[in-house]
Order: sequence, then structure tokens, then C-alpha cells
Amino acid sequence: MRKRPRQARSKQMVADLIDATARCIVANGLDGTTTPRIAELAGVSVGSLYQYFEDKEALIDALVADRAAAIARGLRQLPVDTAGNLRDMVSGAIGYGFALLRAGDGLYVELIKNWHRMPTDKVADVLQQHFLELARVWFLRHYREYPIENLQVRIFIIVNSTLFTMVRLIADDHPLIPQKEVAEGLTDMIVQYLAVPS
Amino acid sequence: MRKRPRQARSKQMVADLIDATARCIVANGLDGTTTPRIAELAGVSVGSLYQYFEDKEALIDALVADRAAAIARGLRQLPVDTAGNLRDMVSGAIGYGFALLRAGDGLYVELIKNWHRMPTDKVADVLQQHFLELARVWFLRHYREYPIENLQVRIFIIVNSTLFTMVRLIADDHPLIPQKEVAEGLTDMIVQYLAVPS
Amino acid sequence: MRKRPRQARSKQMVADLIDATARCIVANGLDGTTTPRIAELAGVSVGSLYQYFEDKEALIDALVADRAAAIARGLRQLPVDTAGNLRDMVSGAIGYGFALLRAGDGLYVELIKNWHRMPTDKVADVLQQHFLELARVWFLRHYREYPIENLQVRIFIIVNSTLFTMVRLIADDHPLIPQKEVAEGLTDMIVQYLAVPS
Amino acid sequence: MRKRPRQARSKQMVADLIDATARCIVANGLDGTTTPRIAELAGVSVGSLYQYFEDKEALIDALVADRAAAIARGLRQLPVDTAGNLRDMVSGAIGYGFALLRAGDGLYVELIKNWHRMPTDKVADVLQQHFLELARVWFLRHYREYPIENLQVRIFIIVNSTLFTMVRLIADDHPLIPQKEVAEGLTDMIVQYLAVPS
DNA sequence: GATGAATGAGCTTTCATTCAT
DNA sequence: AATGAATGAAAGCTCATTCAT
Repeated sequence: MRKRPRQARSKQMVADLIDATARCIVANGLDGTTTPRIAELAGVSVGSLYQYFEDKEALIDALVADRAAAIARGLRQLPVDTAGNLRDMVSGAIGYGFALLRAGDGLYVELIKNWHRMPTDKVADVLQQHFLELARVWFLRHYREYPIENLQVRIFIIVNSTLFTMVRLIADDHPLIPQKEVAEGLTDMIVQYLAVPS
Repeated sequence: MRKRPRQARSKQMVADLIDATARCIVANGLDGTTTPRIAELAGVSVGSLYQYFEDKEALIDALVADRAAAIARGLRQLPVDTAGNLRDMVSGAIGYGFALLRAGDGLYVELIKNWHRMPTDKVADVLQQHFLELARVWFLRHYREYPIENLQVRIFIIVNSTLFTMVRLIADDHPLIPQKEVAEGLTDMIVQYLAVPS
Repeated sequence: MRKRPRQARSKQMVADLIDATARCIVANGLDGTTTPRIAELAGVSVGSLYQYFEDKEALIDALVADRAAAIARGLRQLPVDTAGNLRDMVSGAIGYGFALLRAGDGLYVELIKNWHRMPTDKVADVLQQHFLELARVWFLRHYREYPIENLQVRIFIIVNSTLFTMVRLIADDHPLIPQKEVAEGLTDMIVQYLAVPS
Repeated sequence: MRKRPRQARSKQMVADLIDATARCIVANGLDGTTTPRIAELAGVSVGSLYQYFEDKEALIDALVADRAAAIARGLRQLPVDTAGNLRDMVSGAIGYGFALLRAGDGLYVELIKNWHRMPTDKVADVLQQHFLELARVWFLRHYREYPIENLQVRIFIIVNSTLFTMVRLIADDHPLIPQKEVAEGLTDMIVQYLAVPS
């Protein structure tokens, strides 16, 4: 960001631009997202866009950071019963994940599809961190001597496996497999993988 | 293809163009792959490119089809001991997968990163078909009444999970986790997932 | 038009582009009229051209519409004595037509030559409408029971005959026949054709 | 023509190329007529095309010359009763003209539409010459002292008027006026114009 | 600060023509 | 003579970015 928006108006402008970027991606896809279109959707001039953001990439960066934070907030506020059953936790997380991806008119799906063109894969990082923490707490309660350092690898594998399997399913216009079965399959796989100490 | 390559020279040209496309993708990424650059790398004029391929997309299609066929051939020629141990089979497949992705200077990684812009996701399909067949044969030998229809879902999950976890790891310039650990983790996860009948 | 010209500068730009298009057609013919050439003649970049016009066709459309309107205006302001002699009216119209076609350095001739590639044949339509109206008024005054519905066919024949005969004459670099004789011939033909009720 | 085709095979090739050009224009319009397409339709290579014709223009020239000759032949073989009634002669000629234009799948219409891009307007010349001759004979029989030099102007006007009025009507996909009425109108106009000595 | 007109490099694609075979 | 692969200039058009107002 070129300039810290100290005044309310500036903050509003930044927020508007990020929001317009999201709407533009939803409407036109990432490839169809152009700076003139974003500016138009935000109701400001292209010039203003460049007043607040170094370039187009910075704007998308900001959008991703924004959504990553929002997701992190959402995850933190999710009531998690760390005393409960592992399968229920995993199943719940996967259900929440599908719901999240289906929401936002495909914004998240489009962003994850294009993760390699994104600033940093902040969303995946956020999810990785969150579930790592969650798993840590849960295992601390249930298996006192669970090898924690191993957990990081497992979470990396689980988060990426789940995320991209979900996206691949959703992105398929005529999927041969129903979402419910994939959700159950993923749940089975994850629970078994986590439950068996290496 | 616009013109069927009848003569030896034509066949060479088609092969050169596909090869140049591969090198261009490796060198410039899919977004940086332009018709002038491909033509230059192939050492021919842009016009020649369009003598053999309807458009840029057709050229990339041809590359993908070519590599998909090569991978399918490679997989078929892989010595597979269907009488053997499941874990060894899975571990071997994952090792082979990592080797394949590391080879070709990142061409496959770049193609899989951009799966949603590819002709059809031929590579993923090839892998899915192959492993589905493999698993079918193996389970027929070892668990006579394994629920086969469920296998399709499992293979979908496994192929996508593995593929994208691998790509995400390789695409990360400074991965915190060594490939060996991810390979072992994936193997664990898959073996357990496959071994337990639902 | 992509962008409505709100500011004076924009209006000037649109006018300049249309003017440059006219000059380009005059200088290079319709086939030699390209977007780079138009932009160069207008003294702006190609990009600017596309800020104001959807595509090349839209620009040519605008030029034709502009000139059609100008011609319509010119025709309306022509002092017409509907009480007067038919031959004088026709003769005057033909003289005016020749003068118009000779003016503009051949722009009109080039446009009419290419009528079938024009937006709609706006120029011919304009002329047809105008002369239809004129003829209607004149005949209403002079022959109370002239078969009006027949008039439409006659005007169609007359306008096209006259227009293309004139253009063919003017387009001929070394015509064997002087314009004056063709003008008189056309006048004779039209007057006789109109005067005799079917 | 680069080279006089002395041998039968060469003559055949030239004829084939001209025929292919005609078919190409009919199928793709003049703008869609490219040398590769012509060669393909003729069943020869582009190289051969350039062996017999200087360039694309020369080929189209040849086609026009060929058809002009054919039309001239057709006209000469038409039984004309120079002793007969003028209106019948004109009416017959116009009917013949419409039939000719409607025939050939639109080749003649396409050529006349693009007369200004044609070698020379050979077709119009042919028609002009023919009708001039015809008129001369007829008038010699009926009006001994008809001013012949005036006839040239009249024929010029009549041929162009008729030709382009017809083409404009045929080229209109949804003409408001039926062909029959235009044919009658043209006949009326021409007969009156010719009948009245200046 | 805000604007939006203006830019221009660069992309994809076409096609008349040539020339080695 | 015949072939057809190869050429490359040139077209239409896009869009991230700048800068005068």
C-alpha cells in the first residue's frame, strides 16, 4: 500500500476497491479482472486505484489478506468442542469448508484455482495454522504423548489434500461423484490418518 | 491440427513446435507463453505455427495430450507386483510421482498448477484411470468382496489429494517440510484409507 | 461508442477520429483504411481509438451516420419550389448530387462504391426518404389522383439508377461521356418516368 | 498470364483455376476468397496457381473476362426480333438480366457489388456494347433519323441504372418491393426514355 | 487528492507470395 | 513443371499504467 489511509474517507476507498475487486473476480474471473473494471465497480477512477495500491497485484494481495483474515476470524469464532469426538470435529470442519467454498459466488474457488498467481498462499497458510492449533489442542487432551512435530506434516498434507479435492469437485460442472460422498471419504481418510500415531 | 503432417519434415515441425511450447512454458510460465516466443524457440516463423495448429490453444492441447500419453505409457510399463504389499505399491507410486514432477524442469508442475485452463484435465484423468484400474486389480486379488463402486470415490480423493499436495510442496521455493516426510505421510494416509473397507 | 464524450476534449477527440477516418478512406480507400493509419492521421494512439469506439466498424458507422445526417440537413435546407416545374426540380437535384459526389475528395464516391459493406446503406436510405417525401408533396399539388403507392417503387428505381450511374461516371478516370450529358440524360429519363402515370 | 498454356493440360489447369475461383467467391464471398482456398478447390497447389497467374488479381481478372465472354456469347445467341415491339424487347432483356443475376449462386451479384475492385468493369462494358448495338439496329429500322451519337449516353445511363437497381434489389435480404414491380418500373422508364427523341 | 484521457507495447491471427525440393 | 512448407508484414484489439488537469 502506497500510503496509509489515515482518514476515514481513505479507509472507505480502500475497502471499496477491495470489495470491487472481489465482485470483479466473481463476475469476470481472475483473467477478466482489469483495473478499469475494478475502478468502475468501485465507483472511482483508475487514478485513485493507483493512489492506494502500487499495482494490480497489490490490490489482489490486499483482497486475499482481507479474506484470509475474515476466514481466520470465522474459524476462531466457530464453537469447537475439543473434548468431543475426532470424527465429528473433522466432519464438521469439512462441512464448513464446503459451505465456505460454495458461498461468495465462487470467489474462493476462483482464488484457490489461481493460488500460484496469488501474492502468497495466505488462505492455505491460515487454514494450516488454524487446524494445526486445533489439532495440537485436541491431541494434547486426548493423547498426551502424540508426536507433535509430526503433526505439522500431517496438517500440511491434510489441508492441501482437502482443499484441492474440494475445489476440484466444485469446479467440475458435471461431477460424477456427489459432494456428500467426497465429504465422507475425506472425513474417513483424515480421521484414520490422524488417529494412528506413526 | 490444420494440416496432417504427411512428410517427414512436417512431422518434425509439429514435434519441434510442441517441444518449443514445452520449453516456453518452462521458461516463461503459461501466462508468458506467447505465439511469437514459441515460434522463436522453435526457430520458425509465426505463420508456420498456424499452418499446423488451429490456434495457440490447440498447440497447448497437443502438448498436454502428448505428455499425458507419455505418462500413461510410463505408468503401464512400470513393473507392478499386484500380488505384493499395498504399502510398497503406494510408496512406489508416490516416489514415481515426485520423480515425474521434478523432471521436465517444472513443466508438469506448471501444467497442473493451471489445470483449470487446460483442455480437459487430461493428466489428472489419466492418473485417475490408471490408479483406479490398478486398485481394482489389487483389491480383486486380496479382498474378494471389496465394495468396488466405493473405489471410484476413494481414487478421486486420493489422486487429487496426492497430486496437489505434491505440487504445492514442489512449488514452494523454501519448503519447511522435506519431501521424504510428505511422501511417507501421504503413503500412510492412503494405505490406511484404502485398507479399511467402509 | 464506448465512452460518452462528456468533456470538450473528448468531443474533440471523437470528431478528430471521425475526420481522420474520412481522410484515411479518401487517401487509402476503404480497404486501405486500418486502425493504425486512422490513429496516426488523428495524431493519437490506437488505444485512444478504442476508448471511444467499440471497433473499427463502429468508427466507420459513426462516419457514415455523421455524413448521412449532414446530407439530410443539406437537402432539407435546399430551397425547393414545390409549385414549380418538375424538370427544374429534377435537374437541380441531379446537379446538387453531382456537386456533392465531387466534393469531399471522393469520400462519398468511395462510400457508395462500398455500400454493401456499410453499416446499413444509410446514405441511400436518406436519399430515398427525402426524394420520396419531395415527390409526394409535389404530386399532391399537381396531380391530385396520382397513385402514391406506386411512387415508392419509382423512387427506389430513380434513386438507385441515378446514384450508381453518377458514381460510375465519376469513378471512371477517363470518361468518354461528359457529365453534363449524363445529367441531362438522367433528367430526361426521370422526368418522363415520373410524369407518365401508370 | 505468365505463360501461354500451349498444351492441353495447361489449358485445363487454367480453366480449373478460374472455375475454382468462381466457386470460391460463391462460397466465401470476394473477401473470403484466398489463394490457398482457390488452389484447394482446384485440386492443385498454390505454387501452380502462381505458375499460371501473376497474382490473385490476375486470376480474378481472368474469371471476369471469362464470364464477360460467356455473357456476350449468351446475348448474341438470344433470338431478338428487331422488327418487334420496343417494350417487349426491353421487358425481355430485363427478365433475362434478373435471371442471369439470380443464376450462378450469386457469383454475378458478388462481382458487380465489387465492380470497383475488379480489373476493369468488363461485364458492364460487354452489356453496354451489346445493348448499344441492339439499340442501334432497332432504331435504324424504326426511326431512320434517330440521333445515334445521343444513343451512347442513353445506353450508358440505361445499362448502369438497370444493373445496379437490380443488384441492389437482389442483394437486399428482405426487399420491400417485389422483383416484378421493379422489372415493370424499369421497363416503363427505359421504354419512355428511348422512345422520346431528344 | 482525484480524475480519466491517453498511451503503446504486445498479443493473436491471416494470407499473398516465394522457393527449396 | 509441380509442390506445399515456410514466410513475415501487417491487421485488429487489450489493458496496466501514467500524468496533465
